[in-house]
Amino acid sequence: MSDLKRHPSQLRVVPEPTGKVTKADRTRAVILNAALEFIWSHPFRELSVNSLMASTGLSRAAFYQYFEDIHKMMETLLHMLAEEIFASANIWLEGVGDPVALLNESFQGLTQSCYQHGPFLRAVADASTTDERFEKSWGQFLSAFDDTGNARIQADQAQGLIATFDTRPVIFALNRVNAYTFIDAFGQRPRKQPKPIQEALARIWISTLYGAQYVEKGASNLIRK
Amino acid sequence: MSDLKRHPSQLRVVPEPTGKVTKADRTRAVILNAALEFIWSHPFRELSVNSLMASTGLSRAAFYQYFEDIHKMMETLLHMLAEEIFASANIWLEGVGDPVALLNESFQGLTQSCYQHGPFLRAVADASTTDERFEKSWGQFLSAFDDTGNARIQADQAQGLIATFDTRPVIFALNRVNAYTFIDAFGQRPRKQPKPIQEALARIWISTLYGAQYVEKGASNLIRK
DNA sequence: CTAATATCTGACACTATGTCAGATTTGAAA
DNA sequence: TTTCAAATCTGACATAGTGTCAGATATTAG
Repeated sequence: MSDLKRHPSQLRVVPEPTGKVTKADRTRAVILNAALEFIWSHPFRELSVNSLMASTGLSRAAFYQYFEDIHKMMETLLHMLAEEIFASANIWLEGVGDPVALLNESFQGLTQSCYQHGPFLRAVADASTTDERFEKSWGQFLSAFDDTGNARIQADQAQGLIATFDTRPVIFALNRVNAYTFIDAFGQRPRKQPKPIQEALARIWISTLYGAQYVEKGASNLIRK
Repeated sequence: MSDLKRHPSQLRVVPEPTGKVTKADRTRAVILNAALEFIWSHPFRELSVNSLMASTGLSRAAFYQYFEDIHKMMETLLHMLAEEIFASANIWLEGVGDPVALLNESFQGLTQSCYQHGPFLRAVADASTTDERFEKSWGQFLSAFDDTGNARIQADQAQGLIATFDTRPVIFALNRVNAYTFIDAFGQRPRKQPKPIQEALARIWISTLYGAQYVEKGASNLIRK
């Protein structure tokens, strides 16, 4: 336990750095990290409480002290990923200034995060089909982008930056292209190269929203470091 | 058995109309139809050999006379759906004439098929994450569109109809937007309205490939009946 | 009608889940 | 350092699903 190697997905759970760290905090982190490690090299369908706890040295029953079931555990992990992803998305969603530049910057961070955590992102998506409650969580995660994206498009339409059309189904589709392109491209190793994917997605969004003339291959170079 | 009501998904399996119809042919069809019926109103995760065979009146063991497991059965059903979908897609993929008109016509049929069979399409996608072999089949189904779509784009680029860019990742993303927008929009009832989804997808494809000036709301009216 | 064949079934071995009473470990107060 | 109540962990059980097989039953060609 003392010399755990860095987790390849870069996502790690550490017990709250503030306040007293109980045994339970440490055990919980051990389980979550074992899950991340497992998911990095196995599909979600092979993750059982059995296989997971075997890799921790604890008994299977101990798992249920911490999580109601595997999907409740995935929910915890989804929240971690969601925070990181929202941060990148918000650059465009809530930024001010040239929207095309903001979009390019968003996609830069989004692509990096999704590439970094590809297999884990995929595991979350896979998990969403096998449990009713978690399906709802995943749906809410996706639809959060629909709502904020819709607001952004309508604001840009009001300013005359985007043509007038029925925004809801368009942002719905644009969000799905991102989610599932990332999942399919980065969800299993060997992952596809991130740059061409990023450029393709940026091309699609920019062409659809602002017009093809704003698609610039070198756009990402204009962004601060 | 004699007065089976029409299946709501419109997809039905009937024993080969040509040649002798054995008991096995009929039983096989009974099982497949029970699966379609089940899937129309339940998520794939609730489809077990248990629940399926209970609804046929046959024993659970009988299932294994016809299919290796649930995913092999889904494979059979996927092939039926794939045929119908390829037919619509080929209008654009292999048609000659105004590509924007062809694309609109493709999307008309594609949207109709996916709306019609929405819950079933979703079941197939869900099933793809829970079995290694079936995951491969679903992947091949999707990537077939990548290959033929790629050829089509490159042909249009050669004619100067589409700007020059790295085609592979763009068609990859465009195919995912269709697949997963249809699945999310039509996969669970109440399904979203098909028309706005069709128009949104057409807008995205046309803007990305041919330019926003070709996006025409009334385009689908130009198509023969 | 009959017998050979096709189809179907009950019962078994296996794997996984979630729960609980009781065993063990932890760590704060003495 | 010792103590002991609370925190944590475990083995064993009940339940549910899978895939297989020997043998029972139904079908159909002759």
